[in-house]
Amino acid sequence: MREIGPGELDPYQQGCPTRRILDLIGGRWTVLIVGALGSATLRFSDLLRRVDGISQKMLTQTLRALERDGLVIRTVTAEVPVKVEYRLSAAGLTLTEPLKALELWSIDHFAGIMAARRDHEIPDST
Amino acid sequence: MREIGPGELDPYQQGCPTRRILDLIGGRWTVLIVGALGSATLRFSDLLRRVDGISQKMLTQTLRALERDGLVIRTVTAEVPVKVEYRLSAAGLTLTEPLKALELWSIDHFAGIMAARRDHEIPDST
DNA sequence: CGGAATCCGATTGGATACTG
DNA sequence: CAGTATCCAATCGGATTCCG
Repeated sequence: MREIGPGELDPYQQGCPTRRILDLIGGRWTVLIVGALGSATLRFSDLLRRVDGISQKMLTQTLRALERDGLVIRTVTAEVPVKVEYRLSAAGLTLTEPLKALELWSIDHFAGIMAARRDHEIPDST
Repeated sequence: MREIGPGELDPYQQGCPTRRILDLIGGRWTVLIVGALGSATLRFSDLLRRVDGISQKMLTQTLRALERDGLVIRTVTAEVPVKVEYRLSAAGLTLTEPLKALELWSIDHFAGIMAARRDHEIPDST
């Protein structure tokens, strides 16, 4: 994939908004983390538990990216054991709507897709 | 990532519909291909041109996956140079709606995100 | 508690060459 | 035209260890 400069912005191809946002939420974890946060405020360890299967590395990495892009707000409270909380920003909160639509679609079409996948090729039915 | 059997379906964790669908449309190309197709019928070479930057390998691979899952229909016409056309199935067509919502969100928030990313750390302002 | 750092296997995906 | 096949570099991402 070509590198695209900061000021550059192709008409409607490589560097179009959709493409760049797709790179942002492209990871398997981003969407799940945003969904887990919703309108709640969660600690690092909470997220680690709620987003089942994520490693601490990926959680950190994804949260950092979301924070950098202004979708997640990180708050550190300097207590004895450090307390770090994450919540969606106003912008991040707006993202939950289209994602919710996608989630509903997934639930609606899950069975159909799995059926299509199963039927796609019955290895050998003589 | 653990493997999940066909009949298995965790309550709301690893194997939930959203998770599996995310794996499906997770690739950077799936969404773009579905968007390129829309309600149109396109040939392989058309798609190769419209989805800017995709390699022929990834186009084939992604189309195969979409076909397997019943979202895309592949039609072969045995002419002298073979003609292969792709279009969205009824199910595939329903996917364009939530994706469109996501696209609108991207356009709306693109500038803001890029700004946040830029401001996130001014390397050194003395 | 909330990470950072390192190691390293698995997967992704482009480039290229060949085929019916 | 519409692929298939192979090679290989880069990235992803889990496991583990260490730190303030």
